[in-house]
Amino acid sequence: MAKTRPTLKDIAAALNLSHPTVSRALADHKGISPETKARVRQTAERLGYVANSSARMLRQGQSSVIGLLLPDMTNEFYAAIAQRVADDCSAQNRQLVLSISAGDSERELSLVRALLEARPSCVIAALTEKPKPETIAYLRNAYCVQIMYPHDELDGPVVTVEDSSGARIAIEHLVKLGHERIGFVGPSAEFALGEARLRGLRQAMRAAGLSVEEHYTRLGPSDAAFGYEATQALLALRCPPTAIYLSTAPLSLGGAFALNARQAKVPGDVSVVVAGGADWHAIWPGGLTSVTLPITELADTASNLAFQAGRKSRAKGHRSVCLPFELHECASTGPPAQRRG
Amino acid sequence: MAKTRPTLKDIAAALNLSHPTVSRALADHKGISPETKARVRQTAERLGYVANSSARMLRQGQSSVIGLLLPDMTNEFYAAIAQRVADDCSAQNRQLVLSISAGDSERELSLVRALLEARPSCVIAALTEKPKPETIAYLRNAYCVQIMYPHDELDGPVVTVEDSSGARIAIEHLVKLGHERIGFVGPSAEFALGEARLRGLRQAMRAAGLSVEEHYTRLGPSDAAFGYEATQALLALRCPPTAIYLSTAPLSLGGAFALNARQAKVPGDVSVVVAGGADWHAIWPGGLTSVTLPITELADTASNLAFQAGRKSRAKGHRSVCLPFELHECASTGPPAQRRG
DNA sequence: ATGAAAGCGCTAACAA
DNA sequence: TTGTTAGCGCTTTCAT
Repeated sequence: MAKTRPTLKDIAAALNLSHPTVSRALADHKGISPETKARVRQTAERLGYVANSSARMLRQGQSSVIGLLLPDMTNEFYAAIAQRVADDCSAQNRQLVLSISAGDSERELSLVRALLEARPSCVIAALTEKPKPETIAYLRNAYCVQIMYPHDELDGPVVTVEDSSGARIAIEHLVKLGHERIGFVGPSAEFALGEARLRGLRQAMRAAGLSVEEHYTRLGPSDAAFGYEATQALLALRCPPTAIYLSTAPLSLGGAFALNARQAKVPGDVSVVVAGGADWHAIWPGGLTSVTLPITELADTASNLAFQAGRKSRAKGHRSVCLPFELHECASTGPPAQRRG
Repeated sequence: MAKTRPTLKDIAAALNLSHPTVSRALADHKGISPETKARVRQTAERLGYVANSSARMLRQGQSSVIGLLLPDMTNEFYAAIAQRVADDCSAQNRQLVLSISAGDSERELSLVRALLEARPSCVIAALTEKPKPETIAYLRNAYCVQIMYPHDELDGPVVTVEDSSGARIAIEHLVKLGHERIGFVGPSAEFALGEARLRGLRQAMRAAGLSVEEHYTRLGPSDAAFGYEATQALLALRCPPTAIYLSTAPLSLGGAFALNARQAKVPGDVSVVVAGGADWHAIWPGGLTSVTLPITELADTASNLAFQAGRKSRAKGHRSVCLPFELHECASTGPPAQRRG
C-alpha cells in the first residue's frame, strides 16, 4: 500500500516545532538557527520526507512543470529531442510532462487541456499541422515555446530548423569538391516536409549555377525501401551522378543498402551525403559525410526559453530562433572521378 | 504573460452560484439541475476554465500522475515503450511524468525523489543495474511497477521479458526448417544483456540436439559495425552456416549490410532471422523473419498494473509477468539448400 | 529565532 | 436542488 507520506507537521511534531519553522529550515532560510536546521534535516531524512509539489504549487501559484508535446516518439528525431529536454529539466529540477499527439489534432486538443491542468510554467510544443482553434486558444493563455513547424497565430518564442539549409549545405559541399552531376533523393511534396526540402535543393543548385535535372531527382515516400530503389535507379543510369544527396534518415539507410548492393566505391565511384547521424555509418571506414538536424541545440534553446517563463525578460518581444543544419565531413565525399576521354 | 486562469469561484460569481455547485455541475453529479449544468458548462467554456490538478490532488489525496523512469530515449526500444505508455495514459486521462536516468544511479536517485514530489499514483520504472539503496527506500513507500531488469529487493509487480526466449524461438524456427549449421551473432557477455542471450542460445541448441560451434558463434559489441564484420566472417567460412540469427537490432542492421554486400541469396544461400522490427526490412521482398520484443504488450501490461494503483486488487500478492519474444515469419527463412555430393 | 494565522483551488460532508 | 463549512500541505505575512 502506498502509505501516505510524512508531512511538515509530522516533522514538526517529532521535534516540538511549528511546521512553518520546519518549512523554513528545509528551505535554508536565514533566521533559523543552524542547529535547528540540522535537526530538521536529519529528521526529514529519517522519516523519508518528500515535499508535496501540489501543495507548494497551490500556495506559490506556479509549478515546476514543463509540458512537452510531440507528435511521435518512434521518430528518432523527436525521441532525441525528448531525451535532451528531459536532461535539461532534470538539471534544473523541473518536472517533464510528456504528451504524444500522434499527429492527431483532436487528440492534441485533449492533451493540451489535460496538460494545462498541471499549470505548467511552460509548454514546449511541436504542434500538428492544423491544430484546432481551441488548442490555440488554450495555449494563448499559457507560456508556450513552439518548435519545428510553428503555428503562426500563436505568438511567443519559436525555435525552428531552417528547412532548406540541409540541401544547401550538402550541395555546396559537393559543388566545392567539383561535382556537377548531383543526384537527389528526397520526400516528394505530397508528403510532409517534402516541399521545403525540394525548395532548398532548387535554391542550392541555382546558387551553384547548376540546373536540377529531372532524372537526377527522385522523389517519393521517406522510407528505406524508396531510398533503396531510387538510389539503385540513379546508379543504373547510363550517365550516373558523381554524387548523391540522400535527404532524410530513412532514405539514407535505403540508399546505403543500394550502394552496398552495387558494391559502389565511395567516394571513388560516387560521393554520398546522408541525412542524420546513426550507428551504422561506422560500417564505412571513415564514416559517411552527413547533414544533421541541430537536435541538441534545438532542444537546449527551447529548454532555456522554457526556463525563462515568469521572468520579465521575455516580455520584450518573443525571441525567435531558426537553426541551420550541420555538416559533418567524413570519408564518403571527395572529388569526382576523372571523366573518361 | 501567463495570466492566472479562472477558478471555480469565477464561474460561480458569473452565475450567482456557489463554487461547490459549480464543481458538482462540472463533475456531472446527480442532484444538480440539468439546466444549471448546462449554464455552468457553457460559462466554463466561455471563460476558458481548466481545472487545477494540484488543488484537486491536494484535496483528494491522490494524483493522476504516472511516473515513467527509463534509462535512455535514444534506444528505440525504450522510445517505443514511452510512446505506448503515453498512449495508454492519455486514454485514461493520466499525466505522464518522464524521467531519464541515463543509466546513472546517482541521477536516478534525484529523479525518483523529484518524481515522488508529484505523488504519482504509480511509478513505472526500468531501474539501473545497481540502484542506490536510498532509491529503493523511496520507491518502497510508493506503488512501483518494475519493467525489464527488476531489482529484487523491491517488491511489487514486475513485467519482464524472458530474455532467453528470443534465441529459443529463432533457433526452433530454423531447426524446424531443417537447419543444422546455425550461425549466431550476439552481444558478448561483457556487455549488458549478453549473458542471458547467450544462455538462451545454448539452451535452444541443446534442446535441438545441436552443439554450439565455436566458429559459428560471434560475440562482440551490439552495434552495426560488429554485426557487419561478424556476418561477413560467417559467410566467408569454408563451410558457412546455412542460417544466421542476428540477436539484437543494431547487429541485425549490420548483418543485413553484410548479406547485401556479398549479394547473398536469402534464403537461398542463407536463411536469416533478425531482431526487432524496422522500416528497412521492407527492402527485402517479402520482408525479414524477425524476433521482436513484445513492446506493446509489455507497455500495456505495465500501464494496466499502474492504473490499478489504489484498488484493493493489488493487495493480493504482486502479479509478475514474464513475456516471451515474438516470431514474425517472413521470406528470409526457408529450408537449407541441398548439400552437394 | 520561532509561532500563529491565513489562504492558494478544490471536493466532500453536512445543512437547508 | 443548492449553499455553508472545512481542510488537504504548503509558504508567507505578521506577531512575538
